[in-house]
Amino acid sequence: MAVIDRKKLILEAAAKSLSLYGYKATTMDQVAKLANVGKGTIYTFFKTKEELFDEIINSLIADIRFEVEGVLDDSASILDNVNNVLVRIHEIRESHQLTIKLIQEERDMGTQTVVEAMQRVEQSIIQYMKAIIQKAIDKGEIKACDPEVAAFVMLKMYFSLVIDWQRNHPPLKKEEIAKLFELYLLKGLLA
Amino acid sequence: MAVIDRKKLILEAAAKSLSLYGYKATTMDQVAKLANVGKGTIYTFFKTKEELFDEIINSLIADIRFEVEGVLDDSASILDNVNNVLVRIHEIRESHQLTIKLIQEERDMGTQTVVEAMQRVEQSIIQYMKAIIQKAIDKGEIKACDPEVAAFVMLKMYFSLVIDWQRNHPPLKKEEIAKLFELYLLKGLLA
DNA sequence: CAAATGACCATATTAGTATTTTAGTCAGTT
DNA sequence: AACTGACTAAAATACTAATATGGTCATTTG
Repeated sequence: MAVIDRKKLILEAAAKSLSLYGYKATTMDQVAKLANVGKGTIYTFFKTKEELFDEIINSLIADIRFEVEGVLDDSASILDNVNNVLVRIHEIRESHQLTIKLIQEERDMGTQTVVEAMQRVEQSIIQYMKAIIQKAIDKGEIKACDPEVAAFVMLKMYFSLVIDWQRNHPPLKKEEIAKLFELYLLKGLLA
Repeated sequence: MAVIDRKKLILEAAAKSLSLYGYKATTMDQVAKLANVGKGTIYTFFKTKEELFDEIINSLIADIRFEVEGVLDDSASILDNVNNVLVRIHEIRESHQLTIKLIQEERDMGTQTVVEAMQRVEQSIIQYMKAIIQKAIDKGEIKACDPEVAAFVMLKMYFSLVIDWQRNHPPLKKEEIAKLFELYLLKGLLA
């Protein structure tokens, strides 16, 4: 179309700057310049810097959801589905430029807005997983349980294993983690 | 005895100061004054502030081990033992003045020395739990598995449930957490 | 005249620096 | 020989001047 979509330009510019510099180091002047737009224009679409940021996080959440849906397979077992979802999310965390930058900023500077945003992302991931688990319960594949707690436990356990474990040990291979999931969460330890 | 045990005085003073003010805000002058000792004397027993601190962390680790051994019961099930141990450790985290202060400093200021110390404490807890789990494996109570990974998973899961879960939900009761442990780790989710 | 702009402002952040504090030493005292 | 506390170099902090930033709004533009 002939009319330039300024809102889109702004969102793209902001996303780019956030990916490169993080939240704190992204200024509204910077975004305006990158988007070839007057700074005031940004404020016709977004009330504050935080609102602009939140909209980009919404896109990120949508992207992740899209990726997650891509690896879901209704005919696969719950173990495979959960595992594939978690592996995919972990891959995104490690390859997606924006995610990398935000995790870094959260860890190194503890920027409040970023901490909150990452918690929102985590919450949304738990919600997808909750739905997956609910389906498995409905199918009778696993026992009845609170699907949200189950999703929470799985996510925490997965990231403990791939991230925290490495602090003092050689990293676990993907298949090892899958085995551990099967043992601890599905089969149980009881002899 | 007639001769004053200056090393003990110093350790007590340092422990007190650490409990009250944390690592950063505890100064060697402060410790010397509290211990009624010249500052130089401290350095006849401890090479650096960090070495003094490390010795106090060693005591903390020993205290925790003592507490843990107090709740262990050879005739109880592995589930009960693990649960009791984790509950006891959590109680210590919430009631022991030094622990409270250090967790706070780790979270709020990220003092490097404190972060490392807390990791050492965590590692030592994992080691006790590893031994408990190994015993259960030997007794044939649970399946053969890497006891260190099992200990790690249990600790992470427990603290996720009592600490992280509360960020977005009402806290889980002790019995609920015990039930969750039983379900996820021992029985497994499989229908 | 609606949409867009950028100079402008109050506030927040940073850089630069003076001041204080602190870990660790060591000459002197007990 | 054991202990001390004044001392020092280095680090942390407090203070201040300079800059940068989020957000506004009178003016311009298409």
